[in-house]
Amino acid sequence: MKLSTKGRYGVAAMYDLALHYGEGPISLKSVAIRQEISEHYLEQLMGTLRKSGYVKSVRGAQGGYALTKEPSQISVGDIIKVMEGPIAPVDCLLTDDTANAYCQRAGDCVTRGVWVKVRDSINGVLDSISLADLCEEEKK
Amino acid sequence: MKLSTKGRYGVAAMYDLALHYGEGPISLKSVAIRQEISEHYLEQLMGTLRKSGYVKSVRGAQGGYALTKEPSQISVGDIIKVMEGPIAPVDCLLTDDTANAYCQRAGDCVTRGVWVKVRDSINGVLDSISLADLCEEEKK
DNA sequence: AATAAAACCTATCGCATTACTCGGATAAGC
DNA sequence: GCTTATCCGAGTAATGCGATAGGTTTTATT
Repeated sequence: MKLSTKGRYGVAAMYDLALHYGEGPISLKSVAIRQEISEHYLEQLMGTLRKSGYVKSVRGAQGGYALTKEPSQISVGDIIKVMEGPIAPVDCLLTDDTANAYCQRAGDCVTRGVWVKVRDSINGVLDSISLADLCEEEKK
Repeated sequence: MKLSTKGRYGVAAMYDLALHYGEGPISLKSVAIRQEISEHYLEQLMGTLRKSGYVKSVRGAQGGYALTKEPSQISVGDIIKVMEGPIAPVDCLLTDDTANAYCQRAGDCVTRGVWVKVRDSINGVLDSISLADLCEEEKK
């Protein structure tokens, strides 16, 4: 039950942008240095976030990235889902259908109920925390 | 955020033993067939569960495995932790210490708080469900 | 106009882990 | 002594992760 660095770095980078929200484009390089992430690797991650519409980019000198929405409107769950795909402790949860390709007896599978509860619990936590919440935390 | 098959198969096997609790040793082969798990692979998993004290084994013909405790006394969380190690969405949670080898700024790391909440949430769900609960579910 | 700073893009690659398989050794009931 | 089991250690194919490499385009600044 590990998060990959994609999710972790993604949240760290978005948190960094949230701290500088409203200051114009923030260069990827500065984010990489502050958050201690490989610059080239972070580039790929920012590409994913841009394609998903959470950040916009400005090319050329003095360019960089900025959030497309207010920090309060972006949750940690939004970021994790974009970076890692939907939360699903087991593959059989990837379709809503109880009868699916991953498990024939999904309908009457007892353990499936456990994974559903785990998934919902994780989503509940991740969706309830916004980037603005993290910025608030920082001030203390 | 995926569970490995170790955890999934481990829970499935233990649930199977719980269904047959009190019937004497259950052969690994029969568990493997019912739960659709590779017999040889399940063998390794049962070894882990045995060393952790959750099952006892009887060798030789008519041998097999049985739970060492009542199904109500073993939680899904117990099994997952033995099969997959402690729940820790990120490595920096592997030590309780806020100052640790994984992250220098653990003490004042904002995102760390998110992962702590996720971990606690997962543990809460897994620890609250016992094998007996799963058996109850089956009857419906 | 030249330069430098930045985003953008595609490919590759070592490494670790996962999910097994294989081949036996040991133990116990019949 | 045969069969049915658990026990044990090694090996292995496939996968994904976490980068690295090497470029191209775009744009502000000088």
